[in-house]
Amino acid sequence: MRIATWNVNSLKVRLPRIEEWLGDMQPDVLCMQETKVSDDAFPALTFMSMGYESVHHGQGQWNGVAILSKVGLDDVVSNFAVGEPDTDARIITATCGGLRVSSVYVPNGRSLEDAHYQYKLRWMAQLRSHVAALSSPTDAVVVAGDFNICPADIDVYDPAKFVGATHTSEPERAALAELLDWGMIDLFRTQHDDAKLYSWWDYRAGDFHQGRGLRIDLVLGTKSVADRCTWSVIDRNARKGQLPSDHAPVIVELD
DNA sequence: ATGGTGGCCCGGCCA
Repeated sequence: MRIATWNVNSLKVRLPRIEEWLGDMQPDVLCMQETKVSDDAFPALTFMSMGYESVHHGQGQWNGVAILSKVGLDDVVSNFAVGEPDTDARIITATCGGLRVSSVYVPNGRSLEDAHYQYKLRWMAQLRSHVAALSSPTDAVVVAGDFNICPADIDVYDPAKFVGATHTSEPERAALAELLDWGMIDLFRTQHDDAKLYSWWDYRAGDFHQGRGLRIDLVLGTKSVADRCTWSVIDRNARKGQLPSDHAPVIVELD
């Protein structure tokens, strides 16, 4: 089974690229983030014509998450399963091919002093509660999406530039570690111990072509999932060419 | 170099 996650940064603008990419890569499951469309405007028929069932949790011009699947799409949970619902559309969960899959768009945080940063930390805690409420560490669980957190300095093109900034701060990494401690494993990193490879590059200042990126898009899996994982890639080709998203898809293959 | 680009939808906000 092939599972992918991709922050598409506007489904409206990106749909031609997404269709092309789905045809090329043929993932069984695709988690998307930042669709930036309402549920009414979600192009479910386009995906259906390509063999995918789909579910979407959107709010219009900002945020929005979706799951596409060729291997079943059941027991859908929009938003958090426990606690206060998020007013932003940032998480949707479904069972696909025996996996409990969540597509997540973690808040950016903006800056360490911003209220949005505290929202990000609370959001990560609620994500752990959500996963723990719906599943156990011995289940086959996948949490995939844009975490807006670099797990370690190896995931940052220049860690010195991010001292005092979001995405690399200790509290953010601790919040991610809480989720890993519950029983999740960073599948790309288990396949590539020391690779300096990134999934996001700022549109500005030629960052992509200069190699100034971050690895913030993650596919996390419980141990039974990690044991099935045979390879993982970040498809940086999808960041090239006409009208690319600022994120590249991350793909994992499971036996 | 505190800039730059690209999405929202048409004036700034968000990333």
